[in-house]
Amino acid sequence: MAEAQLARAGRHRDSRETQERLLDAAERLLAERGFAGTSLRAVTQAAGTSVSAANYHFGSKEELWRATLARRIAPINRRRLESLDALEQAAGGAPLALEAIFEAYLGPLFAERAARHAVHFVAARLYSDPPELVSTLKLELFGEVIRRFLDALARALPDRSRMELGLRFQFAVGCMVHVMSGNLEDAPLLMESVPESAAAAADDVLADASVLRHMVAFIAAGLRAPAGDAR
Amino acid sequence: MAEAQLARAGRHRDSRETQERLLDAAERLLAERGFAGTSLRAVTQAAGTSVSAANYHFGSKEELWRATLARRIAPINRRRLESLDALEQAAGGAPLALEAIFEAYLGPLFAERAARHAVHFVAARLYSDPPELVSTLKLELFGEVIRRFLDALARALPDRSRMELGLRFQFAVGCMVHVMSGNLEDAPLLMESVPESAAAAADDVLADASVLRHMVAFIAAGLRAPAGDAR
DNA sequence: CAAGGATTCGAACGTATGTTTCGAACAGTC
DNA sequence: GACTGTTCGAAACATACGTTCGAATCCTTG
Repeated sequence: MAEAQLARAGRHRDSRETQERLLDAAERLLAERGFAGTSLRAVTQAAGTSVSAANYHFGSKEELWRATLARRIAPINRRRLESLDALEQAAGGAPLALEAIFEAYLGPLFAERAARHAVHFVAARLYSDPPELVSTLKLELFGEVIRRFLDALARALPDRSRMELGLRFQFAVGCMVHVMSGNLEDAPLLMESVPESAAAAADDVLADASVLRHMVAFIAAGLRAPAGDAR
Repeated sequence: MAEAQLARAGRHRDSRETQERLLDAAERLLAERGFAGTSLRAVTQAAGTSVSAANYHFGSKEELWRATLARRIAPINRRRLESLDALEQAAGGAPLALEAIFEAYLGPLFAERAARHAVHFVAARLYSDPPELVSTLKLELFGEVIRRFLDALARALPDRSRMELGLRFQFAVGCMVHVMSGNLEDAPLLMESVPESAAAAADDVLADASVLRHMVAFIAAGLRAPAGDAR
């Protein structure tokens, strides 16, 4: 029981590697089928290990789910805050451009998407799996991020009420989640009416960079738009 | 087997009523927990009937799920198309305002939301439950709606490519789905920083009519925004 | 009233689930 | 080389699942 500088003493094969194989498999399967739709056995089988290994490392299916989400989302939110910090530093107190704010917010997530991690699918589950599973996790992971970005928005649009900004920010989150959930994949199916340039144009417009560019423009313009009175 | 003018011949209690109690219960539960997270027994218990009754009327859990979705979504999409027809009739070939197009698209759904039906939650499941369950249903229910509304958008914004419009339309769908999934309910939790006018302003901004107004403005402006070049 | 179909329930079937238990394989320390 | 603690596979457990079956109840039709 001597002072091991790393907290992994004896082990069978490699505890760390097993955990990550489990998290990888869980990430993929949870993304496709959600929490209730994914059995622990499916995960452990895909990870090439056993049910007891999963419960040994994570204690329960629910904790495995939480660990899967937190592993990917925490670094993304860290990068978001770093980008925002850098922007505010450079601006020296001046309000930021909406486009810059949302590039800081969306960029890290799109980077993961481009890296072909299933994180974006999984993150989308934050908004579709039962609340008792994810609501505390949501606040825990996103509380500071939302506060900081709302502050930045409030400085950029000083004439809007905080509640209004919060509402519109949720619209932006909706765009993001929807796209990250893979709903662009069947979009081409719905537009069979342009035969000539179909496939080429689709790949062009639906490339990661293009989607990000369009989304930033869409959201920024949407936030700037005046409320529009009831007719 | 004589010609009964209504197609309900012999029955135990009331076949139609049992079916609708089942659909009501399924709507509520599927909205909260999704397909995999909702057991047939939970549905039939909430409906005050038995598992076999459900399978008698719908054949399987999956068919019950589909019937639940179709019952509410089909009329909504009918109303959407009627509104669009009326607008185009009135315009007589001239392009429509983006705001009008999206009021036609979002209005019927918000009306259901105001009527406290869980349809919006359920509809959101179209985008979170496994594709093999819903993809054919999605095309079947939404194919014509998407085509017609994309046509209207193409006339309103003739300088945009069809694929670009399709992408941005998906952004709009994302806003809608996210809000309809109930994600505005925990929005106030994330904005604890305005103590004085908190509750009152929240109720005000988050009222159905207000959300619809903001969403229409947001989406219309987002669609109008130029793509923005990569920097 | 008898026959037959429609509708419902309770029970049973086989399978799959999350969790627990037991023990073996292994690494590190004396 | 025994002892200790970590890791994890095989099996068992109780429960829950979707589906099926048969009997019971009701209504309509002859």
